[in-house]
Amino acid sequence: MKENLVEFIGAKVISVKGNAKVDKEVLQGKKLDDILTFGKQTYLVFGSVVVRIHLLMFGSYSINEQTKPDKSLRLGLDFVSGSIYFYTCSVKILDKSYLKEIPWEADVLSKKWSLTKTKKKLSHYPDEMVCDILLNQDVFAGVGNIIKNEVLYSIRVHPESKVSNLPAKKINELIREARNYSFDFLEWKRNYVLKKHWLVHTKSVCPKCGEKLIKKHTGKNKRRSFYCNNDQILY
DNA sequence: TGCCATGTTAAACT
DNA sequence: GAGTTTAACATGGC
Repeated sequence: MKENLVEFIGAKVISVKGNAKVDKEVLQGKKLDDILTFGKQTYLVFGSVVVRIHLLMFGSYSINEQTKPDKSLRLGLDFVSGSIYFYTCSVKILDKSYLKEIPWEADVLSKKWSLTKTKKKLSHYPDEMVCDILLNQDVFAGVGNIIKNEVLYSIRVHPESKVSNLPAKKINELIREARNYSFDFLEWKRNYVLKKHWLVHTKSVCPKCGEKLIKKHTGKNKRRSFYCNNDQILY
């Protein structure tokens, strides 16, 4: 999304629309200075005011939409050069100082990402299941349920394994693969070929051994896990 | 046609 | 007050 919105950096907002229950009128007349991302959040920086967008499960956006937006429009920003419309998403207006509090190094796609810092964070959650820790946005910002399932299959770890039971080598693998797979995910997403690369997510048969995959709602938030009892070890 | 899910927050419960 | 459950958001695949 950021890659598609950067063309608006430097442009001034001429009108604001949408049903977002925020004080969105403050954006009127402001210039889009920058676009930042942290995990699944996108920050549009307008001087001292920042708009945070999260597309949740099925949010969407469009650029330079020709048809008139309907009442489902959450936030619409019109610029002289074109427009950005967001649908079915979370919108929050923040002060720019908020950006200083963001732990950028937790973002799996960030240049500031740190293996050491992530390892240190993991040590604070010894009793958590790995399926929960991968979805924890303070630790692995940007990782979601699909990436969780694929990473655990790739490193052959059962989703219900306890963090403190993982050997040090596996912890390293977990952290590295979370980042590594996320870059693959982004590239596949860019090319609209994401789904065909899934090995276990929503699948029923293990591509390695041919055994039936387990589908189970695991962890604190009972998110879907797809895994192979043969190929993934429960630590 | 109905269910459910790539996610998160906040209200409503216990 | 802490922890847990539910609702809300409202699209699209199966």
